[in-house]
Amino acid sequence: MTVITRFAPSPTGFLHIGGARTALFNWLYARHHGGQFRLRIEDTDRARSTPEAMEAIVDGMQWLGLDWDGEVVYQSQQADRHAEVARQLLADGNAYYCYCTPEELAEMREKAKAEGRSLMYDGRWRDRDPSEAPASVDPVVRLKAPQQGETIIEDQVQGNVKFKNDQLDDMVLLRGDGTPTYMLSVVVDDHDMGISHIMRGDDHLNNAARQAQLYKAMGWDMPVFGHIPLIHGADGAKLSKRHGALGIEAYKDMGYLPEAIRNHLLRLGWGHGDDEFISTEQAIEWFDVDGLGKSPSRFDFKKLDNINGYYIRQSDDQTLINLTLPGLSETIGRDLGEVDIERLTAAMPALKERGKSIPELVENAIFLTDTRPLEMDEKSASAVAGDAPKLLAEISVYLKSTEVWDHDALDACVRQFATDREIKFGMVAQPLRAALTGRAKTPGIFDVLTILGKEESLARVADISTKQA
RNA sequence: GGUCCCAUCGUCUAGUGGCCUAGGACGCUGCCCUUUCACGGCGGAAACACGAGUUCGAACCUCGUUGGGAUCACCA
Repeated sequence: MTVITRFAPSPTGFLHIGGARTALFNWLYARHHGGQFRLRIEDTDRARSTPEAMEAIVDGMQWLGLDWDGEVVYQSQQADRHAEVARQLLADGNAYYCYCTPEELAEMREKAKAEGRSLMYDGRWRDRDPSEAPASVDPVVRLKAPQQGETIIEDQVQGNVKFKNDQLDDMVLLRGDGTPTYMLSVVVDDHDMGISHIMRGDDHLNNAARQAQLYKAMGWDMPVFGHIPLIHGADGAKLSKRHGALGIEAYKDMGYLPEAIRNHLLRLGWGHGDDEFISTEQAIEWFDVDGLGKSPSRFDFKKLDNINGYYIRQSDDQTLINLTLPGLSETIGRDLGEVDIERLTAAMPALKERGKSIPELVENAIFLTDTRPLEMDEKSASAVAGDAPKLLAEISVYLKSTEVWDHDALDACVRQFATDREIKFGMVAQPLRAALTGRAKTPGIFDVLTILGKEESLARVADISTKQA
């Protein structure tokens, strides 16, 4: 069987982290099995769908590197087909018109609640003669679902899940205005698109049973379901828009790399032995349902940071430079000049060893673009106090006479100075670092000297050494 | 409340009846490396929710309890 999966978000908001994981799993599953991965926008809810949200979803998918096969399907454009299916169901006696008013329905639920039953429609129009229909009500079309027996979902993740049919009411297929509901639309679209495997959040598990009844009524083959546990917020509750669920672009803005997000999401609800850092290629090779867990997981930013740091170290310098440039420019409030970019380029190999996110890279790169005289942070200020200026004046003599300005030569030079002066290496390195960068967190001192170049380095040192102690 | 799902360190997880005095990762923490910060290396604290049962033997199977979650729309 050819595997065809899909990701079917509703465009009522951004692409949030749970949706992104669902998309990733479906994408991985399709790629692993050499099948297709489709994207369908579920914009059945005309009122709540927005073009901005659709754009955000598409952008998010692209940023994550999840490419889909074929054209994007817009569910709303299939409305006629959905209605046609409803009419067929009606003609076959598998659906019926229901003339209940909203008030009646509300009353029904009140009563059910009071009696401790499920909040279900009681099927009062199921076998009622249409001649009794009130003229003032636009009827909805409901599925005539079986009332006896049970519906079993053979779920790839959850196993066999049984629902008693008397617990499932007759769901609305067509609204009073003739538009299809989600329940109808998903089933028809999944069928028409030939979707073979449906992987989605387990908040849809209950829906699956009712959808199964619809497949059955139409005589269609059922896709294979796989309901994956949800990602919860730090407090263990479902992630929702007002509950810590951020759009995927928020993660981008926070400086996370798509490969890091992918890796972290992959490990939420799926595992492959003790493997932690899993490349996308490996993920495609390994991903299958047997690695999926059944219990919900929580999103842990600390772990994401760690993973992101790993991928930053793995990234090539130019990519990182491109990502750092805009933030750096914004932070220092000016466009970057040629010299700035040269320095950033030279510094990136050292910078990326100690950054967990792009903003951190930016932060750590600021010293490169600072103009003299440098502002000192607290630690640096104390490092250049006291005898430091004198010491720096002496070391600058050594530095000045250095012919070759590279890491090894500078290393030898500064160590020679320390030896000559009979002081510990750290005693000279600390003031030097402070004078050169103004801060405590920096790349190695020889890297800093190399990156800044001889002229700038000596100038920065002179700013301190010539200051009256 | 009805229905459905879930339950191993704080978090993500490995574990599918003996290999478990429960492994890995993040985080926390001690030491080492070291010019700062990271990285890296070596250690440490930290979990099978509870109670029965099945079995020679249970984290793994069964039942119950407790706890958490999802869902019950003319939303998707």
